[in-house]
Amino acid sequence: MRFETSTIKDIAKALGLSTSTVSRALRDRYEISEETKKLVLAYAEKVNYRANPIARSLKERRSYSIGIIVSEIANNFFSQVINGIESIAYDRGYHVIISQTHESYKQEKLNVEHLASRSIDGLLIALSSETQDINYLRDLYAKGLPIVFFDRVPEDFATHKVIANNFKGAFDATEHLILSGKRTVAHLTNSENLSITRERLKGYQAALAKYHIEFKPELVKYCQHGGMHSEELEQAVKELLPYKPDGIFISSDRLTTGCIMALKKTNPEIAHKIAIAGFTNSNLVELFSPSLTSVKQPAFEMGQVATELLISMIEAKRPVTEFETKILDTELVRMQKTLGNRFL
Amino acid sequence: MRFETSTIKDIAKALGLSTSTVSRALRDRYEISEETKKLVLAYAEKVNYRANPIARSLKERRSYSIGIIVSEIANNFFSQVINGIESIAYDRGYHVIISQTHESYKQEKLNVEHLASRSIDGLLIALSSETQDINYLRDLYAKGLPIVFFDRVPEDFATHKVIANNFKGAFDATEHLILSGKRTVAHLTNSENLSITRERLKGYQAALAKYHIEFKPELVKYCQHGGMHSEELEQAVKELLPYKPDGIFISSDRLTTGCIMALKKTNPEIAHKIAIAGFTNSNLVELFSPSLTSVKQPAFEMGQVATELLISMIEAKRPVTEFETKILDTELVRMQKTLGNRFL
DNA sequence: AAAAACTGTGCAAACGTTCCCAAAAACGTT
DNA sequence: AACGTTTTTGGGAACGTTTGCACAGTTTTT
Repeated sequence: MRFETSTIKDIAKALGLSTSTVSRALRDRYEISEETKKLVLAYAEKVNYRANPIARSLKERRSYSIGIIVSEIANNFFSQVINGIESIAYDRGYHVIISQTHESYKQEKLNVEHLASRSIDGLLIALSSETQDINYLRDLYAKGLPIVFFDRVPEDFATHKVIANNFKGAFDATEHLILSGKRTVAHLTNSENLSITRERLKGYQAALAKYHIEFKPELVKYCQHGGMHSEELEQAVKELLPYKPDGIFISSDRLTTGCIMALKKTNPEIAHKIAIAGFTNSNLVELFSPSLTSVKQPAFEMGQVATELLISMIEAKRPVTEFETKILDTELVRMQKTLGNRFL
Repeated sequence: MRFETSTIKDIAKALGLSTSTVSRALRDRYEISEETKKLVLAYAEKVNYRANPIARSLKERRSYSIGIIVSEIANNFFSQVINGIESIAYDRGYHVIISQTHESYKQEKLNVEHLASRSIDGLLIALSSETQDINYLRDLYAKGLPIVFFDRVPEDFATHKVIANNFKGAFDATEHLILSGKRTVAHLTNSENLSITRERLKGYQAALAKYHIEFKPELVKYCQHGGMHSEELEQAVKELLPYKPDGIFISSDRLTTGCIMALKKTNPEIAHKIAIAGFTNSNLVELFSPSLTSVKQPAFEMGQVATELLISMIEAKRPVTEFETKILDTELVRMQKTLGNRFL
């Protein structure tokens, strides 16, 4: 069951021209006379000719598509980033191919290599929480595959990167908790492998320091799998509770919702006493509670910026050697106490 | 900036064989001696040979990729379906390309045609809420593109379809509201264009009938854009409130969360008096309220089943003429009253 | 011992493009 | 009228595969 479309050859034959002429006419090359162009274009329109992108890719050795690697699309932050990516990519004539790692290094490597073999022209990637070894990316990069990192970026990789101002976002969220009277502010966070984890930890520490609150390492809990497994979260929450935190600063979308669920499940009686401030791009959290404050990342914009940088690399005539790391501001969304949480 | 990989030709030259022999050895054809196979395989491994899928696609006139059209990936139902699709597709050697319509017909048509020109081998699609004219799909189907519909399916299109038991899901949810004492149960739903809208309406009506409650058309509100615009939802809620509903059955993920937000925003004082039961695959809703009951669709499974059907069509030697419509059961998840809603 | 069958390999065409190079047509200049 | 330019077109190779066919060498059959 194959379906057939008309090709350049068909048009050439029908019009008594050569394939080269037809090809050039379709691509609007200057060498072709207006007359012939019109003829070809009209006929192409008539038979509903669509260029075969596969053949074109083979010939030109590029696919006009860019690969995206995220941990999960079912994550508001990432799906917003993807929307930003698409908004730019499609305008510039690129197609996007999305792959999910589900926070697994193995899956990440597999997906990247799969994409690379599909001859993507460039790669946009946010590393998985498991990833430590990025040599496979270095290899591809060295072979000429343009790569732009976003959100979760490696430190020692000379290419463009786009991140949120994680330090400030974390600082603001933590400060907010402190200013609302919390003194024992715990920190629930992602794998230590991630750049965002390190940066947000620093912001948390800086806020504590500003208010002369001692930093206690035991109040920081890491989740290696970024909260993909609920046991992981429940365990973290369980270990945190003995210290009687009155506030928790949480460093990711998935962890924020996961933590609330874990609290609800394991310790419903004290859950409402703990104020939470966390990174999240979900607008649903507004529904949770008056004490949940969120740090929103400019996800859509991040996708746009990253894509523009990537396309500039792809289309550069000479190898790019000057790289930038764009840092975008986050926004702290405080919940209004007044609305209450039991509006239902 | 292009990057080079070794090809069959390179291997052939290095080993003093012909490209045909190398190709056959790599594909493990019977004609090739074990000895040569080993030789080729070893060398291919050594130079890290990756077959060029583009060339293969061109030659075989298929791309080993399937297109997916959903309204939004930032929707738990669809992202779970996609995970289901991927789980099967990758196993069977297919790649997936995801496109979003954002509930726009124009976008849907554009995306489908784009995918078709990228020579996808088959299409999995859930129609946008705006879609009424599916002739463009008929054309592609007639040209030989295998299509399987899921979730939002057209009535008069002879191909495989996979849907949830929307009637029963709606019936159960509505009955649940009635059994918990609600007598004025409104229905907030999607565009009338959609199959799910019609089926769920019937389930709602049947439940009312079972308990001898009169069906009132004014208690049913349609959202043409599936809740993509918040004004749309706020308007619907506003129109519903004068009838003083004590329960609302909501027919989709996005509408459920959107409705709660609209209630919170416009009428926080009465919001908590209204019980809600809705179709949603978000596990976050568990956090909302004790009175929110959800109908969960077997999204992951739906993706799997649809993909298996699609691949069977793609790989069929002769045109398929017998089609099935698989109906999967939904699950009603009642909230436990005990946990309360202000656990935070 | 010749014919038949089988094994393993190579040649070459094809998939639908793009593009280098050359050829033809049109035009202008002397 | 002969030549040089410019404009327009065509021939054909190439991109990296797969595969039908042919062919050589080996084995089996009669």
